[in-house]
Amino acid sequence: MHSVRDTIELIRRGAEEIIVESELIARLQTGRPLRVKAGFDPTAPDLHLGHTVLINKLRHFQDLGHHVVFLIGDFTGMIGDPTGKNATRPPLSAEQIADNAKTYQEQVFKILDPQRTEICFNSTWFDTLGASGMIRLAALHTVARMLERDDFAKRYAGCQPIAIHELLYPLCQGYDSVALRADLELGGTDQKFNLLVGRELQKQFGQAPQSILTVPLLEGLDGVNKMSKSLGNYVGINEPANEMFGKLMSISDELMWRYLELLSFRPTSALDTLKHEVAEGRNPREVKVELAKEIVERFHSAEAARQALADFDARFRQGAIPDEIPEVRLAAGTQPLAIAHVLKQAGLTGSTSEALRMIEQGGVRVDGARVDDRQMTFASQRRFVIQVGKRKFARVSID
RNA sequence: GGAGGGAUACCCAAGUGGUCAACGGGAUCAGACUGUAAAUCUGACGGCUCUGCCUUCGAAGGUUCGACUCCUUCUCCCUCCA
Repeated sequence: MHSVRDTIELIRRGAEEIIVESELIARLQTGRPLRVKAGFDPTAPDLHLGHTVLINKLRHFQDLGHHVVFLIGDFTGMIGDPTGKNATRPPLSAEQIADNAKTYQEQVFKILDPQRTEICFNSTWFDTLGASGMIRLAALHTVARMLERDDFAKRYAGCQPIAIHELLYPLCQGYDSVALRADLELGGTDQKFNLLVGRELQKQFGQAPQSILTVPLLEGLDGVNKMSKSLGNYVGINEPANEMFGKLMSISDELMWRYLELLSFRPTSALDTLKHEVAEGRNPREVKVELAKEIVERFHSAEAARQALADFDARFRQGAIPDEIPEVRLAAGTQPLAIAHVLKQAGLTGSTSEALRMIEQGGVRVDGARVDDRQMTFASQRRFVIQVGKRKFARVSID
C-alpha cells in the first residue's frame, strides 16, 4: 500500500492547484476509496492529448485504488459552458449524445481502467429535478457570487451581454457533485470557479465539500493557444502512429518541455536529467524523439513507435518514400494528362492553380525527380509516384 | 420604441471612384539551410483551357466610360438610451 506522502507526491505532479490540500490529505488518510469526479462535454468526442492531461490524472487515482466517476454532461451540454469565447452551440439529439458517449468510452479506456470507472449522465438527475427544482437550486446562490467569476466579471464590466442561462451552468455543474456525492473533482484551470460552486452547493445540501484538483490546459502544437480541435493544433489519440509521431516532432524545442511535464509518465527526476543534458549540448531532437515514442507507445504499441521513428527518419532525414501511400487511378483521355490536373485529381493540391504554383516553387517530384516543367504531361499506361512537398504522396496509374 | 457603429479572402485587418485579385499581420503551404514536420531566411497564398482570361470585397438593384469605394432597398451582428 502507498503511504499518504507518496500518494500526495504522485497527485501533485502536473497539478496546477489543490483545494484544499489538507482536506484531501485527511480524506486519503481515511483509507476508503474516494469518489473522483470529472465532467465532459458530450459535444466533442474526439479526444486529444490536451484531454489526456486530466485523464492521466484520473488514472493515477485509479491506480491508488479510488473510484472514478466519468460524468457526461448531456444536460449541461444544452447550455454550453460559457467559459472563454462562447459561440452558440447547436443542440444535440439524444442519438448524437449516445454516439458521442460511446466514442468517449472507447477512447478514454485506452487510459482508464474500465473496472474502476463509472459512467454517468447528468440528465439522469436534471430530468427529475424539473423547473421547480431548478428554481430552488437557483435560490441557493446569489448573482453577486456568480459575478465573481472572472469572465462574467469582465464581461459585465465591459458591458458585454451575459445571458441568464449562462449563470445556470456553474450551478448545474455544482449540483452534479451533490448528486454524485463527489469527494474530489478534477478539471482544467478554467473550471476552477465551477468546481468551487460544487463545494458551496454540497455544503448547502449537508455534504462535506469536495476537494478540487485543477490541471493546466495543454498548449497546442503552435505553442500559443490551448490545444483544441477547432484550432487544428491538436494530436488526436486515435490518430495513426506516424501522424502522431510526426506531429510531436513538429513542436518547438521549447514546447517540448511543457509536453514532457504534462504528458510523460517519466519521473520528474528523469526530466531534470534530460534538461541538464540538453543544456550540456545534447541535441534536443533526441529528447523530442523520446517524447514522441512514449506517446505513440501509449496509444498504439512499442512496435508501432519503433516503426514510426524509422519511417520518420527515412522520410525526413533521407527523403525516402513512405511504404503506404494512396493509390490513384486516372482515366486517360484523348490528350495526354497535364501534370497540374494529375496533382489536382490525385488530391495533392486543391486546385490546378495551386499545383502550378507548387511546381514553380520546386515542390513537386515524380518518381523522386524534381519537376520544373509546368507543361509536363503523362501518356496513358503509366504508373508513377508523385509527391508535393515532403508529406503528400500518391501512387498514380493512368489507364 | 429611439440613436449610433459595423459586415473585405482561413482569421485579424487596410483600402473610401480607376495604378485592386485588393496593403499589412497571423495561420497555412513550398523552397533553402539544418538538428526535425525545431529555429532562421526566401517565396507562394481566388479560379481557369495561365505571359492572358474569368469570378470575388454581407445580398439585390442603380449612378458612372469605370465602383470595395457614391446612391437605394434588404439581411445579419454589435453598442448606447428607454
